[in-house]
Amino acid sequence: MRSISKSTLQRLPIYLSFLKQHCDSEFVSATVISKALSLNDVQVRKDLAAISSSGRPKVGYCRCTLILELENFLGYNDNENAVIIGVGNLGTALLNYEGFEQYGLQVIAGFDIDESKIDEKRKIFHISKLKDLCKRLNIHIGIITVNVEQAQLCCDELVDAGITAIWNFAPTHLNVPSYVHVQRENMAASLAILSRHIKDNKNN
Amino acid sequence: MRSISKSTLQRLPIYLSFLKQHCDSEFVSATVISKALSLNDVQVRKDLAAISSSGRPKVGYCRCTLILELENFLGYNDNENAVIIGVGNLGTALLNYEGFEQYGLQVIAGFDIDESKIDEKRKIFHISKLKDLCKRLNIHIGIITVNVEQAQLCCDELVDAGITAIWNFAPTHLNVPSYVHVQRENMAASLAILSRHIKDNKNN
DNA sequence: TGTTTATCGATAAAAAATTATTTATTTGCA
DNA sequence: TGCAAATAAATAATTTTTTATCGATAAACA
Repeated sequence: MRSISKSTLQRLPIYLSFLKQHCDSEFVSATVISKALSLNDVQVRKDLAAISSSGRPKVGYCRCTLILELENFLGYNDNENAVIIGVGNLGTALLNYEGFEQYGLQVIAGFDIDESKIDEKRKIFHISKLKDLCKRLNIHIGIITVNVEQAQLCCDELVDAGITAIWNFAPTHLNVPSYVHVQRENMAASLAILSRHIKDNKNN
Repeated sequence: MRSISKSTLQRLPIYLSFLKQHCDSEFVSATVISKALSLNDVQVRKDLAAISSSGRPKVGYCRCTLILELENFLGYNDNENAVIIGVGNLGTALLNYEGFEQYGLQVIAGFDIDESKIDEKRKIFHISKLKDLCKRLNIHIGIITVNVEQAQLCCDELVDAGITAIWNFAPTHLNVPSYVHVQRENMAASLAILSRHIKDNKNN
């Protein structure tokens, strides 16, 4: 069960959301899932084998059990706290967005350099308070929503504050110590893929 | 040059942002880029070969040329218009966010079912006006920021309105005709990877 | 009870992506 | 001019990921 591949890990939340939305049947087979999601059935089975052992021939997987196993594996049940650096447009949205809670992520504070943005009632603090708060509340996840120019600086602050996992919305590479994991939310890449599709459509 | 791989396509914006930030030298080699971004140098060279032919032995690539080639390839120079469905927290942020313009994406209108959210001055319209507007302005890209329950419905509306590329922020699978491309912004997956990293850290 | 069928799980094959190696080219310099 | 160094480009090897195949198992049903 050790070392699950990144591609598998990315598909697990998709399975989970499918299972939650299609609550009618008690048992679900990999075949059904794969068809609904336009994937290969062996792939689904393999992915699920990595986190579950409740599959039964001819029957499939017990939906409820599978949901629980997925949620546990994905950490939706053990709540993690996170902080955001950069309370601009995107940062504010993420700070107020309640959708992450269902994934076990609680964004508990935002930080910014800009004094005018600080509003402690709304949990927005000056960046000078970052380290103290992270240490005190034992926070491991930091979200970067500043611009490209400030991203590395903020990243260093986060690392200094004891953060070990960074969710980076700035379209840039970050240098971090090897024990820190950086997850790039690569919106530029998504856009690139989209616009490529449009272009290809036009040329064919 | 035909058929560039998805993984390559995802790395191109990273190269571009690196090149733009490090403007000092006239020429850049794949070796330099790979080291700065912690990638394999052959991989960088291969990726760049797909979109450029300006690499010269002993010299590298002309930075400016490469930037232009990347921008052109990624479509940053031909502006595309897009609409958003779902003007909640995230939708509003994206609607107001100006950062996408640099990627050639102009979000020109938001749509919602909720009458109370409609504010035509702020370019937020009722969903009933979607099709007309898309057809009139020849819009190809739609962004979905509604919740899971409504996502497929909105998706169908977009397809009906002539959209051929969908950027889906709802954590769910969408069924579309084969000519429509869906790009899932898989935040749940990112979170899964992050929280897995935290978990692994704790267990080791 | 035996047969059929759907499905899992394991193994094998194929395809794709990454990394290593070799070759050729260009520049700088003795 | 000739040699050394840096690097792109081509090719080969390796690894990873995806897809296909096959055997085993459990349920349904005659």
